[in-house]
Amino acid sequence: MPEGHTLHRLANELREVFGGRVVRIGSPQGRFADGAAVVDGSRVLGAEAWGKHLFVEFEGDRFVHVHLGLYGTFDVHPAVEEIPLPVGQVRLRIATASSYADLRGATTCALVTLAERDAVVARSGPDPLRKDADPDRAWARIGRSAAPIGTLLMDQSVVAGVGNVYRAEVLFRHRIHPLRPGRTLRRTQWQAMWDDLVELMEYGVRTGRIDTVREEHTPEAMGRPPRVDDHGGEVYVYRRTGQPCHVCTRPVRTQVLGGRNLFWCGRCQPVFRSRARDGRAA
DNA sequence: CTCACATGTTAAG
DNA sequence: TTAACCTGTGAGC
Repeated sequence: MPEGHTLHRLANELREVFGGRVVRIGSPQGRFADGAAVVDGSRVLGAEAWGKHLFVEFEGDRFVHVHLGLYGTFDVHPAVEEIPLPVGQVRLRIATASSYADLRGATTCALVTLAERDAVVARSGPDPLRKDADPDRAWARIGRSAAPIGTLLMDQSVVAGVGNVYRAEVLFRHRIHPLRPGRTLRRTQWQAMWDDLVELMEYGVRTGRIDTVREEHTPEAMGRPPRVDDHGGEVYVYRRTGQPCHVCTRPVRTQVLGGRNLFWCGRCQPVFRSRARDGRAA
């Protein structure tokens, strides 16, 4: 689940359910027992996300820093009849008399100070989901980097919150080959990708889904069966290896890059050709 | 049932 | 570059 939209959605939910309230904090599993004891019984002031990092703020300049990693889940249950006993490995539980939220499988769950939170924020690139984000900060890195744009998009110090799905999909939508060096992009191309990311990710926050296909490529418009897997969203290339491209019918391609699966369409995202003497594909 | 794999990151080699 | 971490899902037997 967890790309940036998941964390922002979660921050909104936690703020709504627990903001301003005095809460019980526990770690049934035990691995966050020390931190939980410190903030147990104090008031939640807010919750905010920066990229894939989530911070729940408590009175007294204390923050619970959460990073879901690949498998983490943070399930919020507002207005339940009764608070149930924890099931499985619950690292962190936030609870009032009528609502609770359980964190499982996270890579990070730690009590931090304001300074530590600021340090996390400082090493993050601009986040398309934050209104104050400056895409030029990302361009300053992308525009002079020889690294593939597919690598740069996943680098959280370049852009914060983009994961493997948004990477694959935004590159497809802009017809850019993932291995193309960052510095060969035009600034206007980056700006267009950024604007698109803002739109796609804001949709993700609203719906909890990643849907990236344009109206003319929806299952209804194309008369094709909808995608059925655990992600649910309608996408162009992510995890569609070998299946026909929704635009050109060519089989979707894949390759491992930096330990992550890359997906693209060989026809819709042609290999970038540099103007170097040897004329080889970059 | 077991197994591979996953929307992520860090640290070791 | 690789393993390690933590959990859920789906495929296959």
